[in-house]
Amino acid sequence: MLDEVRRSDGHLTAGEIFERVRRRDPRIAYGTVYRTLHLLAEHGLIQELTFADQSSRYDGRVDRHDHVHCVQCGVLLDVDVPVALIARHVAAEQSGFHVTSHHTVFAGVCPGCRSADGRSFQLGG
Amino acid sequence: MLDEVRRSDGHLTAGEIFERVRRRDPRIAYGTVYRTLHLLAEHGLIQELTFADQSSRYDGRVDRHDHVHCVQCGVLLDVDVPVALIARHVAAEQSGFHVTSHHTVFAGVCPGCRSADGRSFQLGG
DNA sequence: TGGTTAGTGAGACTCATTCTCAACTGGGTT
DNA sequence: AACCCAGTTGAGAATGAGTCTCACTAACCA
Repeated sequence: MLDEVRRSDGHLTAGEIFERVRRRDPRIAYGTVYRTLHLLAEHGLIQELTFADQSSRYDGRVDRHDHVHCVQCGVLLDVDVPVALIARHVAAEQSGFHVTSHHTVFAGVCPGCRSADGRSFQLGG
Repeated sequence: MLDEVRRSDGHLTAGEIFERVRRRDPRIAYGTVYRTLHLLAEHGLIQELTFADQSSRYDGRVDRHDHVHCVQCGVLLDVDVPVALIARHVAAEQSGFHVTSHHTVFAGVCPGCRSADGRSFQLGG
């Protein structure tokens, strides 16, 4: 399962992981997939991500990184925004929390959807 | 309903909003609450937030801000991290996206839980 | 007053996730 | 090999957030 999450280029949902793992072993149960994913996430071998209006996604990258999310097609990409590390201290100071991690989601429109938008003006639809 | 979201100091879940609104009008239906919340969010009168392992929350604050989340007690607080604005450009450059918004969630332990942890050592529980 | 329309309450439904539990597995013992 | 035990699994029911449907209603208009 770890193998499947890591070999995928994107950010799989639990359902997608279930599909892929089942190709290897058709007898696997949904519950087992969830159990294993949680174990892997707990031990830091994968990262669990949650986004609005979607199900949880699992990321083979375990180093700290952020994400950009296309609000039109839903695609999700990794980005590295080291400057955000400074933000952590600001947040800790403001809140009094002991901040251990942070994650930024940038929302916007991906290049593909932007050019599609451009075409739609010309095509009139 | 807008009134209830705004008058609450925290970040209500849809369920909590439903409870509060129902106190005023016991005949209100869950579906109506969702419909209205989505309308309000769509028109920028409230903000809809989604966090891991929890249901959607609604925030009466509509200006851009970030959140700190206590991983122990689940409390959620607002923080302002203006430095993160720089991050937006970095993310846009890296991804090619037209980034329109961003939101950072800082995870950590709140002062209350930290002192509770300290006590638990002494109390042995 | 009758017709039209948008909004609502009620509750069934969907879907991701979690829970339950009997069956199974593998290791250690006799 | 037969047995025991603990941990894991498959199967599917249960849960819970959120959505959808539809008859009903209030509001507006002729």
